[in-house]
Amino acid sequence: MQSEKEFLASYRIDEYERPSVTADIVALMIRSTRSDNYRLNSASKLSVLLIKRGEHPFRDHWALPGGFLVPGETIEQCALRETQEETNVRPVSIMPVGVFSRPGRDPRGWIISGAFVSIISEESVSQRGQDDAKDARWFDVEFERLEGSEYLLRLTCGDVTLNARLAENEERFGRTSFTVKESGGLAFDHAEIIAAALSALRNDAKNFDIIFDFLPEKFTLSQLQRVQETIMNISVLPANFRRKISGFVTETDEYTQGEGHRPAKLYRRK
Amino acid sequence: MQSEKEFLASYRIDEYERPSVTADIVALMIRSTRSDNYRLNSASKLSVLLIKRGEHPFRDHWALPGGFLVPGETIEQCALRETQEETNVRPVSIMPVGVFSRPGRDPRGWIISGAFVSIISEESVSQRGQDDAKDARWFDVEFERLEGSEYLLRLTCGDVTLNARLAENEERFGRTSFTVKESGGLAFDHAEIIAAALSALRNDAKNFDIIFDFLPEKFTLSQLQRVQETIMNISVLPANFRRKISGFVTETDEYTQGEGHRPAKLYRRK
DNA sequence: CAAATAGTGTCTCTAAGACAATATCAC
DNA sequence: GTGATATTGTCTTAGAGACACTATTTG
Repeated sequence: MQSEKEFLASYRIDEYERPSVTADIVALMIRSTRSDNYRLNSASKLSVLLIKRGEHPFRDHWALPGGFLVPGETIEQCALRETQEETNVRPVSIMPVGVFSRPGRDPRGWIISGAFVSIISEESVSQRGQDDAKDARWFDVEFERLEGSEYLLRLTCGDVTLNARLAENEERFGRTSFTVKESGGLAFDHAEIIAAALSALRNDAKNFDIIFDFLPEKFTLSQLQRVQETIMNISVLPANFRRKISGFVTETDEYTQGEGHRPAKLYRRK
Repeated sequence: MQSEKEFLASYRIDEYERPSVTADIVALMIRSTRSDNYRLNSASKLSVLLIKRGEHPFRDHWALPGGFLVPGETIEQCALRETQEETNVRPVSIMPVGVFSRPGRDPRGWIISGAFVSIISEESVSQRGQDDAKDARWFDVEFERLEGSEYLLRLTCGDVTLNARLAENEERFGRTSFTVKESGGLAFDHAEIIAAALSALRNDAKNFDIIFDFLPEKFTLSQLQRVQETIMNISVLPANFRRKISGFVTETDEYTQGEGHRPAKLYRRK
């Protein structure tokens, strides 16, 4: 009878064919867009980081940042590493979206991807700036339901607009999965991944699970409300938002200044 | 300049080292345990399917069913296939739990696992019966929080009891991740996977997302209530449960019979 | 009839949404 | 003062939990 040591010594893992494994990152940020009216609070837009591919396949198409899992790291570490390489920022939090493994999703061969949402605060991006050598751009995100069970994902950056159309597959466990009808110029199945990520994000924003991670440590309740509204694509009355969020935050002694209207107290996550 | 075709022809995917990928299955069933009192409704217990390993590593330890991802299938298909191979039952639904990729989790080498919960109705198992050649057994599940942030996972089958202790890592996005303190005789990191699966299950049972899948097509509201209570380890008043669930079910014309008490109307999932 | 579950009605309390009213700043 | 946001309070309504009560079956 074989001992465990002998077994492992003779075990040949290469008997089975193996896939390559990547982590793909849906790096999201909420950008404020200042208006010309000094009194108005800045509006917000959800942005996603895309990279223009310089290589085949999908050369010159836009793709999510990501990279191969290497030995000795977890897939979460890989996602963090890739995010950091692309943005120079260590994200506040990363959230798993799912495993994408449909055969043929990558023309290079058998490649499956673990997808993550990386949430990045605008503050940190402007501090660190990103490596401009790469053709990486933040795209404004619009994601809305059309007639039937179709969705439109529109990504805009300057004069570049990517219009992807997706069909909703099923909604279970609070997550929705999609099928790409038209990629709109996005590489691989990345439209599908982004749609799944946004759907997961909306689901978790309901319980304030992630909205804090888009903001710096101290924030006003209006900022927080705007983050939630931007993600969920809804609007709520400030009075009611305050009450709902009150259990999740603690006051500080500090206030905003010079906003052209009544100063707001800064809060911290509880 | 290379064309895409040329690029793909010369692309060599084996340049990078690749992990083996498995799907591990937390197959769950709710078993009714009839009592001696003919009047009493049967109680329920949550059970998980474990397999006694006949091979190194972890020979004679209990492990989750699972197997290697093969080319041409998605990881969900792999999970379905493995469940069916082990139980003879095609599960009503499978729910992703997460990717487990900690280096060293498998002594055979670099193996990462996508874990799924497969929900199986007792009815289907008793109909099809499972292949008894394999040493596969359904273990009763107890999972409870102890002092501090420690959890006890106790799996029982006849006179075999596996006691695993885990520490809660973090609770985010409605899911909790765990670290194994004591495996209690479970192979690999499977105690961690089972704990994560149960935590995910409890989270989704809140919105009645999965409780139907444990039952046959037609069921009484008491059965449904017992399923939720078994999963969540709570108890609610029948009157209130009925009201909460009323929007999710539709009546049939049928009733139970011969239960030693008032017959119950059968319902269907809406 | 007794034991057990099935099913209904009602009270209270909490939380969410709508909305009115007041507070405070920069200009 | 004006225009904007910040902040508080109150009314109404929907839903959850507690509990009392009725209905229906089998042995």
